[in-house]
Amino acid sequence: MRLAELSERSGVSTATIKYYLREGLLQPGHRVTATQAAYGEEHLRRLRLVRALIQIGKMPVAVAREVIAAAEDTSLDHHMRLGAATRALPHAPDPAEDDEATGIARRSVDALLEQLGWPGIHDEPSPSLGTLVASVAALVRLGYPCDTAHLLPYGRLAAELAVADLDTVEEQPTTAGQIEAAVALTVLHEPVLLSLRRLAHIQESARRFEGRRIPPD
Amino acid sequence: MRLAELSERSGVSTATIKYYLREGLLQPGHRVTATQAAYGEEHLRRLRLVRALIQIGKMPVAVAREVIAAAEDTSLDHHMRLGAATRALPHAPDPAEDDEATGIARRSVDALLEQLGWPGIHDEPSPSLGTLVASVAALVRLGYPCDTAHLLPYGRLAAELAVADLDTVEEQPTTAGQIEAAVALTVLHEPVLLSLRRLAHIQESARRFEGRRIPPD
DNA sequence: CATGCTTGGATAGTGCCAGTATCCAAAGGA
DNA sequence: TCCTTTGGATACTGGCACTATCCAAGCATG
Repeated sequence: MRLAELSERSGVSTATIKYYLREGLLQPGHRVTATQAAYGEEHLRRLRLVRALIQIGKMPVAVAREVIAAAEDTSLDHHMRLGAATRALPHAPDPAEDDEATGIARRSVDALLEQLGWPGIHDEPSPSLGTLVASVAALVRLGYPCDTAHLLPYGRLAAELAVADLDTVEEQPTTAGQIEAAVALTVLHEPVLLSLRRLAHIQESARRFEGRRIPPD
Repeated sequence: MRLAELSERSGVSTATIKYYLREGLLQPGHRVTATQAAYGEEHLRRLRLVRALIQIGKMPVAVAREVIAAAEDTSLDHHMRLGAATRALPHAPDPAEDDEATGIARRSVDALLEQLGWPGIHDEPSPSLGTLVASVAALVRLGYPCDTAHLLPYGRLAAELAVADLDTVEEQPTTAGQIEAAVALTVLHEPVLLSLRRLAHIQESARRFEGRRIPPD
């Protein structure tokens, strides 16, 4: 198929596809003549993945390139490839280390990981840990409770989700499919989870507060 | 305190504070003379909230203004204020309605909400529903399973989280505090949850795949 | 009081990012 | 043959979150 058809079937403008080609998010098509190239189903699939990562996953273009490159690095084993892809994902900047709230947050998080029984997080450091500490530090600074008791439900539920996710990953027949699934599901289940949580907030808020007038305090 | 001190205590540059004042994210300080203004503790707190929403919550500045304005709209009741604030939060653009994947996604989501027993979602439509459908549609397009069986664990866990969150909200003594807590916790628990999920992925992936070489397929 | 530094408000400018538009020579179709 | 289409290279655009500059009005010091 030619570029124009790839554009039509994916719903992405030719100009944007050319941009993604320039940025290395898509393999160049197979050159047929000096001015024509052919694209296959795998280009279409890749393009859909890229679009999903960027539009749904809100990922910068450069990051999407890194994530895809890591997922395709065949020099690593299964687990490492997942790790490399995860590490390329967008993260909050590392928390300011000299900050008081950061110190409290770090101790809270350490206690939490201890209780969850997640070993080896510190051996194989992930930027997710930095994001976690930075987020907890922001909560601390605003005075919201961030002790282990409050965080533990989040950790337990996260562990349940991880099991469900990796079950889905293992449904994929090929290794390449499993890696792609891991990346896609890590990223695309995030908005699913967050919007379900917000809908659940609405449900629960209606149950508790519906019609309650605001007291003048 | 003067602007310079507010800057020092919050770690935000004076130029950025001036920018937030211009954008209406912060109340102007109390004017002391023609060229000097005084800020109080409530300005510091508000500034920390704004920074958290923008930096940790990755929220555009204009959206943060809307969210805060909605949270402070005293003409609404408790539940409506939460809803208004939630509705102002960033969301994916609404899914293309003429798309095949969107149709499948919408039916999946409807079935899910049915099973979860969440009534009234369609009476009081939230942009979160659009985000949910758009995300599921992206998964459908890539061929990943999105039937109710796969989505239900996410929904159940989201409901559990909502209960825990609103428990924390109700710990706040004042109504204004509860609304602010609802906004702050909705937004700031998101990165907490997502980074815990990614850390859990690493744990679970290590357990299942550690050291497994990639078969050549 | 004079003088020089600081303060806060207004205005304009910067850098980055994700596309978008234009141009062009070579191909393909009527 | 002639006119449209194609894909690649290049330059431009608009939005966003700051950031730098300017300025007149304080304040601090001798």
